[in-house]
Amino acid sequence: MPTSTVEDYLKCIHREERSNEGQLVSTGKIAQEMGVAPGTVTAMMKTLTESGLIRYEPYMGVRLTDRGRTLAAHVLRRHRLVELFLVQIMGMDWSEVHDEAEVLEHAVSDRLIERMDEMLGHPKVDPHGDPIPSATGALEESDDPSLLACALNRDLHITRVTDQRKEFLRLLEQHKLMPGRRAVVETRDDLTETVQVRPDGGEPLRLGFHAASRILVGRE
Amino acid sequence: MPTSTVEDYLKCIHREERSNEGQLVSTGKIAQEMGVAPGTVTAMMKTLTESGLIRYEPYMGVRLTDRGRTLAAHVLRRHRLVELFLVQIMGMDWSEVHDEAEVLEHAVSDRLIERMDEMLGHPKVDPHGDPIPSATGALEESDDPSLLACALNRDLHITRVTDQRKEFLRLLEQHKLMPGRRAVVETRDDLTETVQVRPDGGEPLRLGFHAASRILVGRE
DNA sequence: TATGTTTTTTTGGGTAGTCAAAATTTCTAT
DNA sequence: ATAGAAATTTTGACTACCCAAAAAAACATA
Repeated sequence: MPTSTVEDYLKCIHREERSNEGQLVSTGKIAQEMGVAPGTVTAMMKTLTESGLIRYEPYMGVRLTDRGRTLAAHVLRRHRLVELFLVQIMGMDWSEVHDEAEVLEHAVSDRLIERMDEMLGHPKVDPHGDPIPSATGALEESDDPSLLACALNRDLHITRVTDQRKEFLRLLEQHKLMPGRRAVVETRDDLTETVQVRPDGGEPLRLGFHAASRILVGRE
Repeated sequence: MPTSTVEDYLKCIHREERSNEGQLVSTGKIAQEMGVAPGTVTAMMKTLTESGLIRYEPYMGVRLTDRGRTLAAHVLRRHRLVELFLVQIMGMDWSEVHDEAEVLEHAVSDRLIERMDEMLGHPKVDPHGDPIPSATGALEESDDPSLLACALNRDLHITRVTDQRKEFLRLLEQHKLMPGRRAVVETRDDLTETVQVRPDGGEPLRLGFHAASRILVGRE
């Protein structure tokens, strides 16, 4: 049985692999993301390799094996179902559930997680719009454009926010800029590197390019 | 911040202290209850002493300090609220929630636990009738008699079952012998060391003295 | 009270995860 | 093409657990 530390490393590699288009993930990047020393990662990569969860080329980086990817997807499933459960059933705020789920994802049993899934009506996405992997570990990522990449002055609906910082999420909530809501990008300024967003029913907001790229939208 | 291992040791000492009428708890007993080697306990007792959670007399035994007792009570509160939550809100069976709570008690945040408490209407006891300590750590144990110690042929109501073995709990459920239900003890036989119990609406059942002593009742 | 049994503590050793700093490899630029 | 910078791995050491077995203390009984 994998430890919760192992599960965290797998989640991290999984995430970086995605934001990398399948390139190898460097140990340095993992160290940075996990907040540990580089040497710690090298050691861990060896044990993950021995467990058959990753493929590791020294000095090059790592990639998940099928087993590693499936395991990561299961952790992600637990994380995201817990997040949705906390918002939907427990009435918690979408800005506070990430940290809670970060711990609970290692503690809830399969029985309990499937009970939650049932109770929530087998949901497809969590409160941030992140897709929930199936019980078998299948995960379908959408390739929605972000507020940075979409057309101007079109009616958009927000599908996903890929940033878990509490303060950022609270700000978005205040501006009614959350998954399920609608908005229009009015301007994109390459000099100041900002976009001007007008949420449906919320105060307009100016976002830096990087922040804007973390809010994904689907056209109709 | 105490580790979950430390929390488990404190819970154990707390429990043994109670079943001991405040005597010192021996390291051997702790080893047996925790399922670890005796030397492991001795080592842990030293670190608990250094953290100010217990008082430790070598070769004599240990007792909780006030801080240790408060911490143990908080863990117990988390455990029991989680158990009740799993039964009441998640619809799980009272025989399966103990193991789940054993893990979750170390993972749920204070915020979440207070949310559960609210949702459940500030309950006083968990599904097994065990009292739930207050948020401040106060714990009031009842001194109800057991099926072994109570009068014969009196109408009783079950208040508590102090045995967490799944199979035992399932058996009691089948016989409708759970907290909140009624029953009568018809005979107590000192030769076979059994009592004959007739639950209200359930099949009669013959229990060994030890098993009977774990089912507590309140007279009207 | 002396001996043998039981209980407890000590000792030496193991795993998982971590860090700091030294050593090594790879990358980058001129 | 090679020096210097950057990234990575290695090494030695630490904490929190755990065990087995030796040593010590406490207890029980003849």
